[in-house]
Amino acid sequence: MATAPDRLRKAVEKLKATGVRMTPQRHAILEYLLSTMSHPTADEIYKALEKDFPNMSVATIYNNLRLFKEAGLVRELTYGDSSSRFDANMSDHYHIICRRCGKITDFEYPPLIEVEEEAARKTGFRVDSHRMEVYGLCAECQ
Amino acid sequence: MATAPDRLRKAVEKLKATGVRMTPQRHAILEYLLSTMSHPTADEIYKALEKDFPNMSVATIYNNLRLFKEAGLVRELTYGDSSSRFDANMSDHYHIICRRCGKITDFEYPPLIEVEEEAARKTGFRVDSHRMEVYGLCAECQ
DNA sequence: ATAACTGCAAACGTTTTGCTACGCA
DNA sequence: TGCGTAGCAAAACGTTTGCAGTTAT
Repeated sequence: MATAPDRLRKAVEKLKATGVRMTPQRHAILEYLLSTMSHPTADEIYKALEKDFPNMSVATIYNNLRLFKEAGLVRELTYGDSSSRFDANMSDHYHIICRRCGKITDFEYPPLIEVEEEAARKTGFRVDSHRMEVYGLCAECQ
Repeated sequence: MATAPDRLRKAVEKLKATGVRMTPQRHAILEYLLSTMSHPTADEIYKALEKDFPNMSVATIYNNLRLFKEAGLVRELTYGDSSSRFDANMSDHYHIICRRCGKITDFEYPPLIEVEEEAARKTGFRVDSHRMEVYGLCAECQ
């Protein structure tokens, strides 16, 4: 398991390799995403970094999130609720979401390759990925 | 396999049992949802029914979709794209989505019960459901 | 008759865009 | 120094809401 600073350094390298520049704001957003397990929304990132960057605009958050997504550093999670969440944990894992408090918890499970294969067989698609989430009530909300 | 008019009749019954009234607009929206495999957005439903109901408002579409959802007649699909899609096929099935043209195709696969069980075991959640989609390129887009 | 519904327009929250000034490389 | 980027505000977008008039039961 790589340490947090280690993952940050690798992410910065990967970003720079795509030709983008490192700005303090960009660095802070990336660092925050890599440090948290909370799958924050754009607005939550905005609020979390407000004290360090009182002048940062939401547009900067969104611009950078798009950039990170394109670089393969974060995943966008679109659940039923109003806003997207962002996950910088790119390892194979799935999410379980509490219907009551909205908490998102990671859990490990072997990738569902056989579902992808069966879907490809039945539909004629060329499959590249899948997504799965489980819903329920977390321990506190039961 | 039930016929389309048959499913419509059953759906109307189920709705009426919840105490709502049947209006021509409501009936048309429901009929359209049950007749198509295309998982339409609210706006697509709006456009499809425009010729029959030139004065129908989008609010009516949204009101009814919420009602249908609460009655368990349709499912709301929230993928990454900007707007929700609605699926009146309530049988156990999963979706495969084309990254290029956005087409959504149903495919059957045994429900992933064991994933739910494992998630519950690992996280302490009480699980009630899950959601899964496969992504790729459809036969035409490859 | 009356409670539920439609249509309309305005409001809402999230995300995107156009632009100017700034600052990293 | 030059191009990419941040900040700002306005716009865009899908969706929800409040209300007045209409309609199914």
